[in-house]
Amino acid sequence: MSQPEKRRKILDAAVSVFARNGYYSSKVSDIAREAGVADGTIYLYFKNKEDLLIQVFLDTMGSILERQEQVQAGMTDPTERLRAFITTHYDLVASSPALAEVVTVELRQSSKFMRSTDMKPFGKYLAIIARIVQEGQEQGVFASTVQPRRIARALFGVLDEFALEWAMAEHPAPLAEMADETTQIFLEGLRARPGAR
Amino acid sequence: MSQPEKRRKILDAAVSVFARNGYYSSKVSDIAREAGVADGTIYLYFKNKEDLLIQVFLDTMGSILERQEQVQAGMTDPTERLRAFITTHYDLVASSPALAEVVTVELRQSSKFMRSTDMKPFGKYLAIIARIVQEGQEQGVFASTVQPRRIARALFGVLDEFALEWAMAEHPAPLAEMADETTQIFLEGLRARPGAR
DNA sequence: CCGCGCTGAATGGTCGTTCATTCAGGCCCT
DNA sequence: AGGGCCTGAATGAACGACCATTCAGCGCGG
Repeated sequence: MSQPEKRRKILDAAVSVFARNGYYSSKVSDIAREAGVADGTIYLYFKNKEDLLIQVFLDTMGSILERQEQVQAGMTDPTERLRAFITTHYDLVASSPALAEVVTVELRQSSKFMRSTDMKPFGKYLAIIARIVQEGQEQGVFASTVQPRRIARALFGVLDEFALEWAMAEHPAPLAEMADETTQIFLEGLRARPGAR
Repeated sequence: MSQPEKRRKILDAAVSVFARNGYYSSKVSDIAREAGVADGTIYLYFKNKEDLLIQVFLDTMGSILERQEQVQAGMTDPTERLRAFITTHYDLVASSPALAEVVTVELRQSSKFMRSTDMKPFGKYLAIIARIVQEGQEQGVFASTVQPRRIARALFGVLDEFALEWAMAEHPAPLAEMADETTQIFLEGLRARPGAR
């Protein structure tokens, strides 16, 4: 087995074990067993247990960012771009629930980690949303009463909360429905508008 | 010192230590030192370390629920009630940042805990929001296109995310501003409306 | 038969939890 | 009122389980 392949196997095992037990209750030896390697092998590919968590995050954010940028590339209408961003986010969550749980739940733990430079990819994710909002405002399609950066945070909060609910619930509602309602809330708000569709 | 007083001291110390180091990195002996008691004393008041975390949560949610219900009691207009709920939430966060950090960050860790019956108070918190939305819909003030329960989750996600940002940032924006923007987003949404205020 | 990737048993340090011991204060008997 | 007895809250040193990390050696491909 080639080296990158082994690295992948370990990362995948880590995601699955972290999701099942939480980071602190996960034993390195469990990850090794699930990856089909010896305990020591993990230390040939990662500095230590925490590094493993960080690499999971960086690896995941990398491909998520790539995917979102790719989706956005072909689009211009801000409303459609926002909708697409939301749908893509939930698609990613659905395609790997364990990964979603690790990234949303486990990572939140350590403020040490939250402040570290490794959070940059997260900032980039927010920037994609903020950009959509800003362009929408410039085109007059979105109201300019709220800062794009703020909206980005708010939207992420909702995506994260719904993902968490979905990951935890026994019989979760379909994510497609959640995507629709998320979009609805952000575009239209709560207020009833006579004659609005 | 009377027993309830000592219990309080330990709970307060736990909040402060958990907020500083995270639950798993916190040592029982650190909490004991900060509370000014011996290690063993903690076990006279709490079953074990995890129980300490749970009691912090139950204790906190109890007073938060009480406060929100009290605020809601005197109000009828759904819009105002929503605004008041949001403002009160941020007031509570501001009044005890360490507590806010523990409840929003540390508790998320254990899905074992998230699923346990002790989460009921959290369900009650969501129910307060859902109720406001539902009554607003019945009065025709709010659109009926989204389920109240869903809105409640979404709003909580935003409150939580903003609280987290506020707790982590070096020079956080004033929470009053966040309260305004949160309200704005949920009531009006993003879409520009010619002639709307 | 070299050396590289890998192994997994051994190590050492870290706490959560226990419990034998202390002692302040309340109670009763004279 | 004095003083001896008792209680149980509080203490903190010691214990032992647990696990991340290491490293001496193994075996396989070239």
